[in-house]
Amino acid sequence: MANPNKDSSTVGLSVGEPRQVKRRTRRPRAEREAEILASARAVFSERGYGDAAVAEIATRSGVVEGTVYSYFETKRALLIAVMKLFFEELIMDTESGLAAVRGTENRLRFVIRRHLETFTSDLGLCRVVIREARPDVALYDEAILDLNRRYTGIALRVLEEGLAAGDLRSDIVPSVIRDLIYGGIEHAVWRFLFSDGELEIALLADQLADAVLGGILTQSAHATDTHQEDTVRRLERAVERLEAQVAG
Amino acid sequence: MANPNKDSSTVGLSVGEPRQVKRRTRRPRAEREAEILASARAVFSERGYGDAAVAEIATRSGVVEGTVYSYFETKRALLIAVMKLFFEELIMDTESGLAAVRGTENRLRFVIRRHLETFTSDLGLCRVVIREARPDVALYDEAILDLNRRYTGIALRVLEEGLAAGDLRSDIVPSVIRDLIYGGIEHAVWRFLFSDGELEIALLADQLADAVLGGILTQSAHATDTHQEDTVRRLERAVERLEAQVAG
DNA sequence: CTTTTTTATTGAGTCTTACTCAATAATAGG
DNA sequence: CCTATTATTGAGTAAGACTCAATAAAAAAG
Repeated sequence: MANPNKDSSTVGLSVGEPRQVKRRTRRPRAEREAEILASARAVFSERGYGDAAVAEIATRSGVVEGTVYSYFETKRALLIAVMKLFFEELIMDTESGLAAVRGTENRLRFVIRRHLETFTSDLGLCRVVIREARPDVALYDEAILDLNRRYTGIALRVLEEGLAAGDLRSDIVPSVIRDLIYGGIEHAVWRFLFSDGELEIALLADQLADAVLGGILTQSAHATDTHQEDTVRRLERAVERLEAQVAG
Repeated sequence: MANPNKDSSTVGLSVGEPRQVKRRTRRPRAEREAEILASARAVFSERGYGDAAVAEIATRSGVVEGTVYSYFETKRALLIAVMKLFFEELIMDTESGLAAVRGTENRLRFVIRRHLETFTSDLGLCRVVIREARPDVALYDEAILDLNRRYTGIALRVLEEGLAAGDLRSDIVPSVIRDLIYGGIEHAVWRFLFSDGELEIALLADQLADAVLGGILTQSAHATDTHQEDTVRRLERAVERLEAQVAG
């Protein structure tokens, strides 16, 4: 609070030594933590988890490596904290946007598009999340698992509601569809990363949504428009009766 | 050739020292390379790439760390070699199985199921592949990229053929569908890894295939209206007949 | 069979990086 | 203004990837 941004300068101690100075700045815990978190996010995003040096995160926050460890137990704990922030933001954002959209189909299209946008706009961090959020089945990363669950739970709820409303085929399994959606987006984005083509978010979102919603078979007749089929058949029968009468 | 498997034993040098012996075994390059590769595959599979120590791989192959580096430039090169073998096997296997299946729908179902089987039967290695096959856009891992492309190319070809044969809706984008399939499987498997439920491969394969093939909307109206078009036309024809009769 | 050449194998050593800890100094409380 | 607290430091440890000059097993030459 006193002097937040007085950067490194020299403090002449009575001793005449040319000793490079040690000016420490002591800051409110919350502020320093936020700074470290921000640096960590940047470094993880740029270099990936493995190649991110804690020393660099420290330097960028204007502290020394040891300091970082007084705020976060391990490098991994730091990563988890970064992810937590990221997901919290993302969940809030997606949910508030979704609240304004009506109809199962529109809501699904919204979720797909929104996820694609996030993915491409914060690619570096997304890459880290995806890479690191699936470690060994070791449970120490339950934190990440839970965040992921909460986030993908958004689409899951939309699917379940759509199912209840009768907008979706009654034989689908919501969690499987959710996996298709998020997994499909992930793969599609990666493909674009390596091909040199431009990533048209809106187009890709539509293509993915079309496929998931409508299927890919030419006659997705299956159980789909059974109802439609029935009604037409009734009409046909009516006409047939008419024909019979006229003929007779 | 002379004495391949004479294991470590003592060789009394004229000197009376109790020095622990150094018995080296020199083996044909190909054999030793295969041994190292096998150990590497095991260790990567058990520990993941990051936690796999080259020293352990060496020990399991009965050599010292430096030896590994005389066969493979880097740890990463070793990983790539392991993956290469894995993919080569997988591609051969999948393609030969696929050759016996007819019809776009069946062929797609086969690919999905086959991939799911691989995934669950060699989970450790698959985890590593997925984690490591997407590093920075750095091209030094072009090798892996290419392997992946070749493998997922199998499904892509099935989709393209189906499109050409008119079995699939003409407005789908094969590469997007491929991403849905592989991405969806990946996510679905992961979910099972963390939930304690049993993974029913056949069931999951069907659920995924049903969703991709048939879509999820109750009235998959969209391009499905080709079918609707047909039915309406039937009605029109019926009415036309009637009109003709009445007129006549 | 003996000597020479080749090269696979070794193990000691370097370097980087996550993580620890006792010492230090900036701040808060009295 | 002095004292107690604790944030911050920087030197140090440990583990693991990677190097390299020396060594000895095998092959080639005599």
